[in-house]
Amino acid sequence: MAKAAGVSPTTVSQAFNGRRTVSRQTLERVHDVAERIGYRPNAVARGLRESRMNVIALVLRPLDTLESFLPEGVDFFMRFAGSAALSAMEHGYSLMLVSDPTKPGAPVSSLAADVCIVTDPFENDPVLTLLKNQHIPALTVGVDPARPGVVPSIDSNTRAETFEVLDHLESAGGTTVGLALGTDRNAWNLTAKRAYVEWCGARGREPIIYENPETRGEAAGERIAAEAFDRVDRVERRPDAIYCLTGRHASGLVAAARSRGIRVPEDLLVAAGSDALQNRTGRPTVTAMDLRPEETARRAVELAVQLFEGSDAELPTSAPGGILRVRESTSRDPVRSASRRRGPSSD
Amino acid sequence: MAKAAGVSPTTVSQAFNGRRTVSRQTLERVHDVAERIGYRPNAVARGLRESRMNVIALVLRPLDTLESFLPEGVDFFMRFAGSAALSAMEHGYSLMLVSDPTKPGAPVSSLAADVCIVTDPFENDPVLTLLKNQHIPALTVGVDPARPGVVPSIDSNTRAETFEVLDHLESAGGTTVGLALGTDRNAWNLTAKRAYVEWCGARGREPIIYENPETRGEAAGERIAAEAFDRVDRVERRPDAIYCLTGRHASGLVAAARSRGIRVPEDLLVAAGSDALQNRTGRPTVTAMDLRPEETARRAVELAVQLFEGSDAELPTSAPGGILRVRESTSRDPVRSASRRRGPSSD
DNA sequence: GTAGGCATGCAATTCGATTTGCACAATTCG
DNA sequence: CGAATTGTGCAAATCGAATTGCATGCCTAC
Repeated sequence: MAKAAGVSPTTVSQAFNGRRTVSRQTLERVHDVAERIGYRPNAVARGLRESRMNVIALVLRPLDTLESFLPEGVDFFMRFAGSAALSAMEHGYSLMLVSDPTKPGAPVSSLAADVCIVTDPFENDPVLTLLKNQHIPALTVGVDPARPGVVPSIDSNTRAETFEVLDHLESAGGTTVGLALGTDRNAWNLTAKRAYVEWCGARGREPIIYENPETRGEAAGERIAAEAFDRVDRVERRPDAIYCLTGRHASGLVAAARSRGIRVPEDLLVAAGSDALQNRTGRPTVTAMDLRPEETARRAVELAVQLFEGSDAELPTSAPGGILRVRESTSRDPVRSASRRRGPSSD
Repeated sequence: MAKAAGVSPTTVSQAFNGRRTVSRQTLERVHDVAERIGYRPNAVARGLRESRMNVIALVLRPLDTLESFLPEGVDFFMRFAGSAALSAMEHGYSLMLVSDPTKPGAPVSSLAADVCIVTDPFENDPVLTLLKNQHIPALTVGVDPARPGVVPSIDSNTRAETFEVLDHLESAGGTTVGLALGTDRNAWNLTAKRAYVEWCGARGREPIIYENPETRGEAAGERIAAEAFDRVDRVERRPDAIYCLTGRHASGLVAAARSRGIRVPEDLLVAAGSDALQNRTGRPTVTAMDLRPEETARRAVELAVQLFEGSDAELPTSAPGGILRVRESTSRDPVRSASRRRGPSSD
């Protein structure tokens, strides 16, 4: 392109990349012409030649299973993606949001990245297998439950966080604590379930588990309530506290309990494993684990860059610890609960 | 790649793309081998040849001016980006979040997309000029104030929405209505300002405008309050209602007013032009214009795809109308306000 | 005065897939 | 039986930039 304007064909390349010496005069002219006609090297051609696009791909695994996009409910992933994009830019990369590349109709661009971040991989995730075959470096956020170590990963602290929430429910007055989770076989569900069973075992209690497909969304709350409170044959196993992994299950459950005359938090304590919008805005507000997606994303991007560029700095390989946001749904203490509900007229 | 495994060099291409007839036998073998070794055409090579990557770039213009990423305050853009990503996937594209390609250190990948969406362009936005020079089709969300029509765009309905908010403040009891906005010279600020001045003119009132750099974030609320309420020389121009374009200004202002003993909504009505998290969760909750970023993003992606693929269907060229979410900050009516504040114990 | 060293620019190759043009075979028709 | 048609596969060119090898010219040194 600039060769037509200037006089040299490949000297242009040298003028920019400076692998070899170019006379000052030539260099100046090349730069002048480039500036004048607004020359930019073709990113795709360069990418082909150099085998580097400066692109980080992000596969949001759980979104694949959600048929339609429910933005109010996927708080975590939007915060994650936004922070990842900013971090990528800081490192000189663009962030590309791609769909599951193993799906039949997936665009080829899904594999056009230098390195790929996969959040919440499934058990034996085929995406990881595909990426490995294509020799695209990959890392996961949350480990593949069946194959820890296939690729580097940022370990979510699901186990520890599960204990923290369960302990909190217990100390808030819960004696029969149930667990509600999704059916996707990913690290998030599987690890939490295992931790919960262990926690129950240590206390000599029988686990009470409610499983609902992720796709069901808030409607799952109704199912949970029905199973927990409508069946007379299980009255002795009726929970007085339920830990819902997803925020949407939690808010659905609160509504379903309410419609049955079950008060939260008086009759039922509810906590969520991921802090979503509804938890902060609903009535009552719902106690939730803030997983700090922004910081997690930042670490994932740094690891991705390292993986691709091959630096050898020591990087964190686990997510930052979650922070439990205690709200009204687990606060039976009338004083605190009242002060939290005070209106704007108080100064 | 598959040529080594099979027996043909370019027959592979034909077997997949079917431009020409291939014997069934050969076709089967090619497919078998491809399946076995997990062959995928190289996206970059194909992209170079075909001049199409199946990638849509998204430049979030306002993010460039924000030094650090403040996720709690950029609600709009994350919702926009998330929805755009999903829509892109539905059309067989990936969405790439890129930084301002005119910046010196910008990665080449910023220009590797087929088409580019620019949100809230600045006046005479250099990004649009660059894209035009590079012959990358582009569209904007919100029009370049100085050059309407340089590229196709999804028109934000800022003018109409500004009137709606101002009318609402007036009918809620505001008599002296001020406007707080940012200093970026983009369509959002400029259009709202013009509409506000016009609105005041129709009522024979003098405009009261507070301008603060976007980067200042919630701290801007303190500046607004200082200017509005601390200066004794302006006591006759003291506003009893302020329309803050950004949600962060609004929540900052509410806090700053409160610290001065000014009650919201009793002494001061506050509304925000973009619905952010803080508006829904703060005390009091803040009336805000929900700009429906998800639907806007969907339309932008559809227009982008059309622009690139050259179909000729008629598409909407304006954003869906915003919805005014009336909340406590503009509700002086004690009945409504009380019912909104009722706690969870009511059934 | 010639050999060696350095500066400088160009031609040709490479990246991997797609596409065009061409060659060879088999089949059909006059 | 020769010619036209169709089926089938390969060689070569293409996309745009980067890199390697080679050639030229100029200068210094022995």
